[in-house]
Amino acid sequence: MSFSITEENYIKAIFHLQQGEETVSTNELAFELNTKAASVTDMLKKLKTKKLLSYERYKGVRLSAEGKKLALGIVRKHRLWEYFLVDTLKFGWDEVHEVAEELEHITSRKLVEKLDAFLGHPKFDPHGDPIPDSHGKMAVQQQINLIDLPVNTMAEVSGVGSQSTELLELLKHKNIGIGTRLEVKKKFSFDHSIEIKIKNQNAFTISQQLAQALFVKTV
Amino acid sequence: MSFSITEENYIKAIFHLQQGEETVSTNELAFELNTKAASVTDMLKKLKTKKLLSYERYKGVRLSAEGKKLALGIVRKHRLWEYFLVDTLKFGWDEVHEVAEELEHITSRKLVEKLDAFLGHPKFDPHGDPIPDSHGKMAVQQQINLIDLPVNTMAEVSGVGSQSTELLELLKHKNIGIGTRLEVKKKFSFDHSIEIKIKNQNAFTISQQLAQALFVKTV
DNA sequence: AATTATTTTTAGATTTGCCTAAAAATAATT
DNA sequence: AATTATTTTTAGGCAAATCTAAAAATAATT
Repeated sequence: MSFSITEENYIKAIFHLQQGEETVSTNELAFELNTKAASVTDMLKKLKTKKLLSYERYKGVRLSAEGKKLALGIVRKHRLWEYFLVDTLKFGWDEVHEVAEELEHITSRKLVEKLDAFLGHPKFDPHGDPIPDSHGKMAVQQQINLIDLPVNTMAEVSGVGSQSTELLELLKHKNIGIGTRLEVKKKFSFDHSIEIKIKNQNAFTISQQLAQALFVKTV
Repeated sequence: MSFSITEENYIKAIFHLQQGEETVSTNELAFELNTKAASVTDMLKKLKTKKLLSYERYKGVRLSAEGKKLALGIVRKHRLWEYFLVDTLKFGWDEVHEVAEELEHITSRKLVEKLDAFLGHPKFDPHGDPIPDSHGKMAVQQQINLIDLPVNTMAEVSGVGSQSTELLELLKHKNIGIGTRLEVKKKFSFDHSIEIKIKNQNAFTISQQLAQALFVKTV
C-alpha cells in the first residue's frame, strides 16, 4: 500500500506530537500542519480506514503499529537526507530541513538503503537526532537538555530542539552552532535563564526558552 | 512562480515530443502521459494562461521560451540525479529512470547546483544523454544511431533511445549494455535488420527497432 | 463535394484535500 | 448543577486533476 505526501505528513506530525503515550488532539495537529481542525478530522477518518491509527471521535488519535512503522520510515529518510546534504554536499546544518522535507517522500526503498550504505550507516543526523535503521530501531541519544547541564561542566552543542528559522536566527546572532563548546556558569531561578561561557568570549545569559531548545553532550 | 508536479510532467512531455519545430498533438500527449485527450485539453488551457506554451484549439501546442526554460531545468535535474544514482550510489544504469522521475521535482535550486558541483559538472548522463548546464545549454552528442554505423567499424554503446522495461529486458537478454563494444558485420535491406559482433561472442542479428533504440560512439 | 472517420473539445461527474459556518460534544467556571 | 467556553465534528462547497460520453472541428475517402 502506498500513501500520498499529505498522508505521510499527517503520520509524521502525529508521530512527533505523540512522544510518550498520550493521545494527540485534533487542534494540536491542525496547528502543527498549518491547517484547520475540520480538515484534520477528515484526514483522520481516512487514515483510520487505512489502519494507520486508532481514532474515536472527540477522543484524539494514536498511531497503530503500522502507522509507527511508516513514521519511522519517513523519519529515517528525512535524517539520512539531512546527513547527506551536510556531509556530502556541504550544506550548512541550518539550511537542510526544508529540502529534506521534500526528499523524505521519495519512495524507492533501494534508494534509501544505498544512500545509507554510501553514508556509512550514520547513527545521528546533523542536528544530533538519531537515525532509525532499516528495522525502525534507533540509538538512544546521549545528549541532554542544556537546561539540565550541571554548572561548570564542559559540553558540546549536539542538537537543537526545533528547526524554526526564528531559532536559527537567534543562534546565528549568538554565535552558537552544532559543535560549539560551552560551560554553564550560573542558573537564575527567577526566570530560569542561565549564564553560559564559550571559550574566548565573555559570558552571557540566555533565556529558558533558548536553553530548552539546545541539546549538549558532555566532553 | 512555481508549478505542480503534474504541470511539470506535461511540460517535460511536450519538450520531449517537440524535437524539431513541429507542433505536438493532444493525442500524442495523452498517450505519452497515460491519460485521456480530454484531460490534456484541460491542462493545455491552464498552461497557456501561465504563458508556458502557445496553444490554439485543434491546432496543437508548442512550448514558449519560458516553457522551454522550465523543461530544460527539469531535464537537468533528472539527468544529474541519474548520474548521481549510477556514479555515487552504484545503481545499475537500467534501474535509475523511475527514481529520477521523482527526484527531478525537488525544488531547491541550491541542491541542484551543489549536486552538480559534487558530481564534477558531468556533461552526459548514464544513458548517454547530455545534461543541460545551469543556463540550459547542453553539449552536442557525438553519438550516432547504431543503424547508421558503417560496417566493420568498432563502436561502443553509449546510450539508449528509451527507458522502457521492454527494451531493457531485451538488452539484458542479448547481453548489451552501456559500454558494450561491437561492430556491424552486415546490413540486410529486406527488413533492415543488422548483424553485429561483440568480442568473444558469435555474431547475431538484431531487429531494425532494436538498432534504432541504440546509440554508439566510434572508438 | 459529400460522407465517413478521426481528432479534439465541451459538458458534467468524481476524487483528494482543503475551506467556512453551524451544530454537537466535552471541558471549565460560576 | 447550570451556564459559558472551548474543542471537535458535520454539512456543504471549492479547486486541481482526472474521467466518460457527447458534440464539434478537422482530416480522409469515396
